[in-house]
Amino acid sequence: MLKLSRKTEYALMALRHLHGKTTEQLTSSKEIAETYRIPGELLAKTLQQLAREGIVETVQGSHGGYRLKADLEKVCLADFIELLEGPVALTDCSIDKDCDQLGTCTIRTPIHRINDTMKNVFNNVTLAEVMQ
Amino acid sequence: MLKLSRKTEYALMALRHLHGKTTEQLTSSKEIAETYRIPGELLAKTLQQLAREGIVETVQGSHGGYRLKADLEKVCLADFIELLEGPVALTDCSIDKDCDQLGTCTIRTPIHRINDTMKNVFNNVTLAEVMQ
DNA sequence: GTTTAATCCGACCTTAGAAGTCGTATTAGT
DNA sequence: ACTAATACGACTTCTAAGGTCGGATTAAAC
Repeated sequence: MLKLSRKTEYALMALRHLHGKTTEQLTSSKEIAETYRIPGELLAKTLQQLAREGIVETVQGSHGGYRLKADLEKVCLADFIELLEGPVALTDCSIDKDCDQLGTCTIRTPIHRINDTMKNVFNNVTLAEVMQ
Repeated sequence: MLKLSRKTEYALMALRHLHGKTTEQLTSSKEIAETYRIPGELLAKTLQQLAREGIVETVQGSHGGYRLKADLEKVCLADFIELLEGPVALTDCSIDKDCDQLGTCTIRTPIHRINDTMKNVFNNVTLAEVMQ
């Protein structure tokens, strides 16, 4: 439980791969997929998503590929996960959604407290640190 | 993402409910389910599981029900979640460590570090604190 | 200008696990 | 005996994750 999705794992591995190259150098989605035995299509879509969000940069056409764009020191893991998976929260009511227990729930306050603590863990880790 | 299962949420609400009663007093699964609009059968099974694990105590037969058994100061949230949902870990390789990327994975070490930090959050919260 | 190798992207399929339901047995107080 | 509770396995339903496919676009190389 409380697992990261594979998409996030793959994304981190891809970033780590790009991180090992020069800022100019391009890497194809295929190269990464084969290196780590990741399903190619899935990784491709994930990289496209990261491109849309400005984490990586994309060059189309033959000999195209991806390279890092964002400064990994400045992106925290919490934002990265949220960008790929949506809000990080222990419960739906930590976001905004109402639940059937709205009126009667007795554990909301303590759960929110723990939720904040947990989010802080992810807020205080930068992607750069995950690359180490 | 990183959500608790409903089962865990229901279990916490149930504990909170029992926590408000005297140590002798019994409460039926039905009473709890109706109070918080939780699916009865599901809660019942969850309480049975908690009984097997020694968190609550059970009395069968007419006018039976559940009451607290464990000292909530002495059970941490991590153990509680694991007892209901299985191991708490950001990735599978934090547990049994067999994944397709075994040989090639480059993010295992940093992920394990973060995993430990996260688990500490849950290790350092007792159920008693969640009841407040 | 055709071929080739890459990104792009939506639509679809598959599967696993969560969530919930049902039926039946057992237990014990009245 | 009747009733109201737990006990528990088997089953169904639903959802989201994970993965696949097909076709479009882009640009370098030949």
